[in-house]
Amino acid sequence: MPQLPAFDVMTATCPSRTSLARIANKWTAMVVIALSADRMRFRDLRTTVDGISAKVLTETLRDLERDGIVIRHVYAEIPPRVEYELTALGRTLHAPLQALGLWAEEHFADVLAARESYDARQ
Amino acid sequence: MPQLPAFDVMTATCPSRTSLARIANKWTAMVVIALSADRMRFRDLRTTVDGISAKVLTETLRDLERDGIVIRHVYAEIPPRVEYELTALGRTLHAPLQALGLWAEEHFADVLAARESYDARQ
DNA sequence: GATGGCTTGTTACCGATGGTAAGTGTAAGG
DNA sequence: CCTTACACTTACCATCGGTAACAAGCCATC
Repeated sequence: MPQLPAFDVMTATCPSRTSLARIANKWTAMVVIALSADRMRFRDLRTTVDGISAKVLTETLRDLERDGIVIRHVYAEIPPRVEYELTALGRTLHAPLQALGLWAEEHFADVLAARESYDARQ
Repeated sequence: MPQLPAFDVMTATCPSRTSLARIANKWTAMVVIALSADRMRFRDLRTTVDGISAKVLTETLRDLERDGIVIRHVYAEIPPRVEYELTALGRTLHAPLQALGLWAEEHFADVLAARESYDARQ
């Protein structure tokens, strides 16, 4: 009953690969994880996604908006207020990206140990 | 009973973020997905992960080896034979990355529609 | 009325990364 | 002795990620 995937990311010319390239990205992952809790304004995203620059956050959000993963709510106020929210499509992305983030947190000790061992061998 | 994560990828200085940066990458995702089926030699990986260059594949595999996700088996033969295999740690990465690939394949039609709608608005 | 602050960006710039194309080394086969 | 096979290297260029400074518009303060 689940439709078979009509696309194959392993094929270079398959358009689904452009989609994979966008979501397989650390900034995308962190922004989507942050927004899955609640809609947020630009400034709050900058503090939640620690270390992201205004430029990169703007670009990431524009790309996610273009791909239908995020909606942008602009309020005509002074100072300006812009809120970002996951779409229904964006919410389907939460579980996979959250899993990636959790993997990084849970397995980093192993990764670190492997790195030290590797570097010692070289 | 599950240990609480001692690391937080949302913190810029947290070392787990370097780990997230590595796995949240399209080439990493495709190589791990390819290797999850079976161990493979370099040349077969190049054809399975369609479109990857020798240089990028070499770098990706070196990084994955350093992080303990892949093991490299070198056979002293002519012409050379090198096989790559997921470690136990690498196999724990399969499910999250496979989920990402499936998302890209299953939702690309939505992404494409959103893109066309966005571009028409601008 | 000039100054500075608030917020959401934009611009200029530069170093790092991703990507292509060609070359390297070794030994068997013709 | 020239080609082929394989797993890389190297040189080189384009694109991306990242920093720092500035723009716009109104308010409050000095």
